[in-house]
Amino acid sequence: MLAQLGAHAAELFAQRIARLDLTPAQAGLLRLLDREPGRSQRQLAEILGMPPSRFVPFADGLEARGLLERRKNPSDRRLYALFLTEEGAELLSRLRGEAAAHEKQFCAALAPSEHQQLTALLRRLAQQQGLRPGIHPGYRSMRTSSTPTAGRPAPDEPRV
Amino acid sequence: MLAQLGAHAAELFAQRIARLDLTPAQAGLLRLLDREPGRSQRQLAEILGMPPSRFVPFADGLEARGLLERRKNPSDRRLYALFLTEEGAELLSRLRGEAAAHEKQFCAALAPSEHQQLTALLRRLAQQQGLRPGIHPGYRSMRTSSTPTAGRPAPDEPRV
DNA sequence: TATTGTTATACTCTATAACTATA
DNA sequence: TATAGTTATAGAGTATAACAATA
Repeated sequence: MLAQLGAHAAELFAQRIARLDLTPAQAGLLRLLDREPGRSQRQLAEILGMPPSRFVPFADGLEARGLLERRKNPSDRRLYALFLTEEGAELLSRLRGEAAAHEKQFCAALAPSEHQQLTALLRRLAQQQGLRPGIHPGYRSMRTSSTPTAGRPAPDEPRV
Repeated sequence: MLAQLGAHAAELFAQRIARLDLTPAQAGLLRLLDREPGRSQRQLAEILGMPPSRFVPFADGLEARGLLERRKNPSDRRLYALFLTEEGAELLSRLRGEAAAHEKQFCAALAPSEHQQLTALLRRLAQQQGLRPGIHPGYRSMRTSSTPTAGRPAPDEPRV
């Protein structure tokens, strides 16, 4: 049930941030760049659990939109250091607003005290499982572009 | 966090049932056949949210292993009715044992009363979200064969 | 020689759409 | 003509491995 709910919450969140033209993976990278600015692409790719060859076009898309910036490291010119641009930081702030709204809506059935209870229980589980506070679900196989792959079959398919 | 934990739980569960040579999607179909025996392939595919063309080889694999059975409907010979075989029912029972063990291990950090609390809260959320008690995370894009796609990079990649 | 970023290739997987049999 | 099951094909997406530049 936890897995089912988690997948459902992730799906709703993906729909919500699609209005910002972002995928969950892109949102994760923005957050990561905010927490750990100046990392190399290699490091970021490893943190996200994706091969470097996939990270390159992934970052390309966000760079082309002016959300992140590649700066050459002068002491080791093989390395790029990645940073959020001002525009990227702005989008991240809007993203956080959406995340808060998402959580509020998703937990609307719970009283505030229950919401706190749930959060505390989940946090304990996450700690025991050794999960980092950052978000690392399954970035190894997550959509890195928001292109709907041409005619998609409507977001709300009959599922019974 | 819920999404992250859910994905993690699903991953651990997938590793666990890989010992039974089952993927989460296959496990879901076995459970579904147990709850709703005799449905047509079309119906099952729709319930799982996958296109019929994908369902066919998906069911083929389980049929070849003798876990499910296709029976022709005599009144409408276009239709198949799918049932668990005895062997399939046996495997499902072992699967349920694994699921229980998985939940126990995953929630080991919680006292029994907390475990109950968590379950109750999640159930409330699931009801409000209109999720069916059956398991429907994201079968539309889930591994339907347990072939590891040749050399996989080790199940526990560095993820930081 | 080792490492970073990048590109190319080969491969897997998927959905769309055709096809056959039955209604 | 419409529907169930099946198969074929074309396209997207991925990882592996090669590559150039720098250390």
